[in-house]
Amino acid sequence: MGLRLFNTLSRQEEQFTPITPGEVKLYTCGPTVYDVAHIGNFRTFVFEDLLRRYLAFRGFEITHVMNITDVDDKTIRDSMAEGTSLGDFTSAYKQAFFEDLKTLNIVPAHHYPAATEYIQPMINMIQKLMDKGFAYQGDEGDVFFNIGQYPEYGRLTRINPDQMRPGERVSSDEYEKEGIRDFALWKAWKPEDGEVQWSSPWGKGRPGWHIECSAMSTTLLGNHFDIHCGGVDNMFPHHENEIAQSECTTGEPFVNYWMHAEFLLVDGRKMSKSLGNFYTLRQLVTDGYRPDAIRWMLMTTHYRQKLNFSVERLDDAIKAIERLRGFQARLEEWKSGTIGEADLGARAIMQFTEAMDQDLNISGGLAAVFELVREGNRLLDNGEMSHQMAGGVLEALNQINSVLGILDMSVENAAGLVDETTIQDLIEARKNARQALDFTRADALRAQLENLGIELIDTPAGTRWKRRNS
RNA sequence: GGCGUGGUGCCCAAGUGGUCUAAGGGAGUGGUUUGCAAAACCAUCAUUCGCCGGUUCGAAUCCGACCCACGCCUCCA
Repeated sequence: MGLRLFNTLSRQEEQFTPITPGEVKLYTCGPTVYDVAHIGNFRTFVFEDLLRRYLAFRGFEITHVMNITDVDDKTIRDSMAEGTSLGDFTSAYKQAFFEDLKTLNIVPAHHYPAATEYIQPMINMIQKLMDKGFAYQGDEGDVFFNIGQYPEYGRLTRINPDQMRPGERVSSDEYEKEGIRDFALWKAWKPEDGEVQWSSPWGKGRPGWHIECSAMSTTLLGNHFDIHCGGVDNMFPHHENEIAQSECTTGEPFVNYWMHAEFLLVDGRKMSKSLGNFYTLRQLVTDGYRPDAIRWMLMTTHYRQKLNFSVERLDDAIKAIERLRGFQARLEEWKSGTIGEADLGARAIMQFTEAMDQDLNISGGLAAVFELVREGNRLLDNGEMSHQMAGGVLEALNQINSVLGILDMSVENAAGLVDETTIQDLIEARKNARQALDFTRADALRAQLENLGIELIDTPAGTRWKRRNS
């Protein structure tokens, strides 16, 4: 069968066939660094991470590019309001973004091109579009793409430009456009842009938003590449415009597979500052929620399904994760040096793959994992698992985790950690008390650890401990 | 006005014509195990898939109407 992915272009699942066998060129739309990214942004980035990891699991060689939009209306507006330079302003948020990616255990892209570093390729592209007659300069200096010259416009979103209702808001540049849906490739400098400007054949100014993704993706991945991802809200107009610009510039097909992550909702509604249902990753972590639980929650609802976020659901996530961790710990204790055969593990991997091959059916994939957990625990309980087999099952579990990226995450909160020596000392004291059958003292020590946020699990092999779920 | 998505047990969530009297996780209930506990295991937990009608030998899955919720058409992931 092989991997099948839902392609927005065809609106159906398709067999995934890369342009170059065994290699995948992947482009994912990144953040605009004018603020700290919110949990909805990370829904998309976590989906892209799952895709990236699964492609790797399936043996593909991947080149992954994620752009950083560090010049646009908002970054200019807010940096000016703060009185800082655009560069200083955006680099702070850029850094915060990378920290957040790390918190969520997202595998870094191979390239993070920033828009301001690709001005020249963008200008080259716009020049080509001018030369070919796909673009024109308006009376006020802005350069626009003329969608009337591109009959295929609307192919991705199946929108007929003639039927579109123009937005309520009419910006000043509407007057110089030839077509209402034409979009800006280059924006002429205005006083409110301050010092932000680059010179171009069309006068000083800055690039439009859409052109950056076209220029950066084709520069780093080639004119024609495999997969382009983003949030559903980027389908129109952003991705539609990217296709138009890119294909008109290069004369080649742009992207084979378009994949879009659905929205994250909060209380059934789109997250917005005005509704007060706005979450950022760092705030949640500061409030004591575990990053692995947040990743789990963002990841385990299928990416084309709207996801209703709530902090209550994070508790469910922790339970599920702890079940996996508990199983992993048992296997670690029981395994021997040599890894034996493990049909159980092989079967789980097969079922996991079978599910994930169907457009990343994560629910099906997890069902396979939990079936492995139940069966494995049963064998361990009944003493029917050999040490070698435990090693094999553990190996399979870890392989699956290379896709999930959960079990290798830290579960510790930033706040008030008790150091391990103290914990070990108390556990040792309790062990001695138990051996002396002094259960009163043993229970007192358990309670003491409990107060420190430590839970104990007695096993035949000794006492395991873990920090209490936050 | 145009385009689009979803409604499955108490909660989350797969499944898109027969193997579904519906996977998996959480919660609940009963039991095994345990010094106690936790974890783990076993059993139980939707004759039913928003509502109505139709197609079919057969539908959660296809078609039509309706109800409800949500999104895009504004440089929002």
